[in-house]
Formats: sequence, structure tokens, C-alpha cells
Amino acid sequence: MGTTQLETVPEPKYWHLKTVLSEALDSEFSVGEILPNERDLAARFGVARATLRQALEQLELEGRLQRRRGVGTTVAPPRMGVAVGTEQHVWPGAAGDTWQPTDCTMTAPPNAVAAILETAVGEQVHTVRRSRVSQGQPVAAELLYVPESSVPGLPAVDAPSGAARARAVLRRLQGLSLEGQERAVELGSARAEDAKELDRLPGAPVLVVTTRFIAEARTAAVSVATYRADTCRLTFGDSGVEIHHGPERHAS
Amino acid sequence: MGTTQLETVPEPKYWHLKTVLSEALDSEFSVGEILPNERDLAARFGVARATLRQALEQLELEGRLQRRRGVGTTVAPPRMGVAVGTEQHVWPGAAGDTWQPTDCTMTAPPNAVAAILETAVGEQVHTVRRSRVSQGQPVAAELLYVPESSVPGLPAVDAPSGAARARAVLRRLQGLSLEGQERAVELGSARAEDAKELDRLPGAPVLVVTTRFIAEARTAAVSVATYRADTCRLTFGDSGVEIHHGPERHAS
DNA sequence: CAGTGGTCTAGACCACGAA
DNA sequence: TCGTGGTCTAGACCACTGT
Repeated sequence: MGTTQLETVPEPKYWHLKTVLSEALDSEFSVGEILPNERDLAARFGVARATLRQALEQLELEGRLQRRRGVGTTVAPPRMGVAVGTEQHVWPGAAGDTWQPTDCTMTAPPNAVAAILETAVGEQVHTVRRSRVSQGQPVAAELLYVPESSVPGLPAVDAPSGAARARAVLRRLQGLSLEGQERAVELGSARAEDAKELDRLPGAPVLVVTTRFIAEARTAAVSVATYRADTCRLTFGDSGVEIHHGPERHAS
Repeated sequence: MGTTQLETVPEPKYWHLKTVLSEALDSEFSVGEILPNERDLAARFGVARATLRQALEQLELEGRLQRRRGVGTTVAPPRMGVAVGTEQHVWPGAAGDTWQPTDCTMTAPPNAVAAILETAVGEQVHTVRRSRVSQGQPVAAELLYVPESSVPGLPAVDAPSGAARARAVLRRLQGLSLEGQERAVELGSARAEDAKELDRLPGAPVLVVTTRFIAEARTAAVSVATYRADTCRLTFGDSGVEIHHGPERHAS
């Protein structure tokens, strides 16, 4: 037989392409550097643009690249570690909190949240919007659902909505004794609303962190926070110590 | 003006399609039910197959669908909650552990892991392979890196590799007093090796959980676990209580 | 072997950002 | 206005699974 090597498992082109690009990123590019545009890259590798894009999409998903319409594709910095859980339980808005309250209205939460809160479907609750910025970049958008029963007697007249009211709700929450909290992390895609705040396109991959706050043996509040999956590594440290990883890349 | 509504922001077709399909899944399909094939669906909605696939990909990413080559597209059950962290710190392999050790060899860990372990680049460490099954389905594959210094004097002769040796390494680890552990969660794509074990294609989205085990003020071991992002919701509860959510869907 | 999803092509047009 | 990435099309062939 003259066959040198019968490809037992033909590797998809985009997969091989991703590997090649990934290695090139490590060795030949610096953080922030812009890559050639997609049409040129595709031509250079002798593939269709769609195939090249499949490789780029994966690299972006892994946080290696950042693509912006109208601008270009740049080499992304290593993912930033974002502290999500600490050993001690604290209410949102407590001292040292990195979230910025932006608004507060009364809305009917999604059914999934209503189920956790044990409120009736369609029942309105205080809904605090907060956003989180790290290293000058928006990294997360949060909706905090607080049923009326957790913050009774909140004056409804002054500051019916807005950041001021958000802070008022958070202050009321501090008064309760927090007995525990439970978290879940899952993959999701950004709703149009969140995408805008995170400076991404709708459908961008996000890590959804659902937190249940327990006080007086009840679910006192539920937070649904969506983090940019491309730029964030969620840390759940006992201490504040960072886990460093990812290949070291040179600063430009 | 005769224009009824000038589309200020033309919604992409695949995005609209995703919404329509998502609602159909809630109301007209049961878990496990198979959808029409992609060519038929695309024709029915009057779009190209590539466009339809873009919508299906998103729904699969969100855990709503499951697609298998040669079989078809089925409606996925709600994501299963998988406990990842508990309040008390335990070594891997402790009682009640849901992981199954499958193998153990000496390998040089990836540079990122070597950095955490503070071992020299290229230095070989014990590498325990474990897999985790939940509800009859593989949900995670793990590589646990244990430097020689954490388990000194492990007999090298009997059982040089395999599950037996894996258990031996884990037993040795139990002897150390665990002082703390730190976790990080980020999005990744499955390496070919892990993909096979998770019954997915290479590049499938996974949640990568990196855990650093601390004993005697040192990093005694590092675990890198990759969870199927489509089927898993990682829970970090204080108690074992489940967070239920996701729209209720009917069993077939 | 038939039918499924996965990969790939070579185009086209659109939305956005910067100059 | 121009160049970028984002969307979309209408095909083709391949790899896998079941029968």
C-alpha cells in the first residue's frame, strides 16, 4: 500500500484552524493587538469565511479573542477573576459591595423566580437593577427580586423608582438577619436588555448566577446576575486569594 | 405616512426564530420528544438551514434541546442541579463523593496548573482521572493533579497506574488536614478527550471548575473538572437544598 | 442503506464604528 | 464614506446511527 497515513479521524478544518490560531496568539501576538480582518484571514488559510468564523467564535468563547463589529478582532487579555462568593454571607449592598444600583421598579418576576420566592405567579415584587464594573469594564448585570413581605412598610410615595429607591430597598434588607444563601451557576445567553448593558450582542454567552437569600427561614430575596462569559472567571474563594492561570501573554 | 411600523431595529431572523421555537417547546412539546429534522424545519419557517441551525445552537446552549448526529433533535429535560461546593471542605474521594476514579498516571500538568502547584514546568505529578455520573448520564470529567510532595512515599511498584492506583493516591490525600479550598468557574470548550467521555462533540461548551486544595499552607492538589454546560446547573449551596427553576415542562 | 445532524463553500447584503 | 464583523442564502458532501 502506498498510503502514508489514512486519516482515521479527519479533523474538522475549523478545529485545526482554531488550534493553529491559538498557538499563533500565544507566540506571535500581544494583548490588544488587532488581527487581520476575516476575509484576509480566510484567504490566507484557504478556507471559506464561514469556516474561519467558526474557529474565531470558539476562540472568542474561550476568552482568547474579542470581536467588535465595525472595529475588528483583537487579542483579549486573560480573563479577570471576579469574586462571587465569600465564606461569610452578606446582603447585597453591604459595605465593600462592588455593585452599583441603578434602578428599582415593581415588576412581576419570571415564573422560575416566583417559584423560588414562593409568591403567586404575576405578583409584583421590588426589582432592583444593579450593574457591576471591574477594571473599567462592565462585567455583570443583575436583577434582585425582593418581595414586599421582606421589606414591609417601604414608603411608596417618595422616590417611587430610580437609584434612590434601589438604595432604600437595599438598606431595608440589611435590617434582616441573613441565615444563609444558596447559589447556582449555569450557562445562558444574554437577553437583549442585558446584552446592551454588557456591551455585547444579544445571545452572547453569559454565566447566570442565581442566588437565594434566606432570612427567618424564608427566601427573602432572589438575585439573578448575568456575567460576561468571555471575559470573566467567577471565583468562589474562601480567602480573597486569586487563582492565577491561563498562559502568560505579553503586554503590548 | 402609510408605514405601519418602520422596523427601527430589525431583529435577526435567527433570534426571532429562537423565540418562536422556544415558545413552541414550552407549549407544544414534551421532554424527550423529537423535533422534525433541520431541513423540514427550515423549509417550514422559510429560512436557510444555516439560519435555522443558528437558532437551534442557541437553544441547545441554553439546555432546551439536545442534538445527536445520526439520530435527531430532541427536547431536553430541565438542567440537573449538580452540587459542586459545600460549606465544609473535603478532600476528593471522601465518603459520599460522587466521583468515580478511573485511572492514574504520571504526567506533566498544563503550565497554568503547574503555576498554581508551584512545580517546575514539565515536572511530572500524579494525575488522577475521575468521572462523574448523575441520573445515569455522564456530567463531568476531572483531572486531579497531585504533586509527589503531597503524597510522599507512594509505593511505585504495585499498581503503577489504573483505578487501583487512583484510589491509593486519594487515600493518601485523606491523611492530610485540609485547610481550605478555592474555586473558580469559567466557560470553556471540551477538549477531544473530555468530549468523548461526556458524549459530546469536541468544542462543546463546558463549565470548567478549577479547585485548589490547601494543606499545610501549601497548594496540595489542583482539580480541573469540566462539566457539560448544556445539561448541568452547578449548585454551591450551604445546605443541600435545591434551587428549582426553569419553566415546568411535561414528562412524556 | 436511508436519514440524521455536522461541516464547508462562495457568494450577498446589512449594521455599525471610525475617519 | 469605507472597512469591519454580523446575518443570510442555496447549495454540496461527510460522519454517524439506526434498521
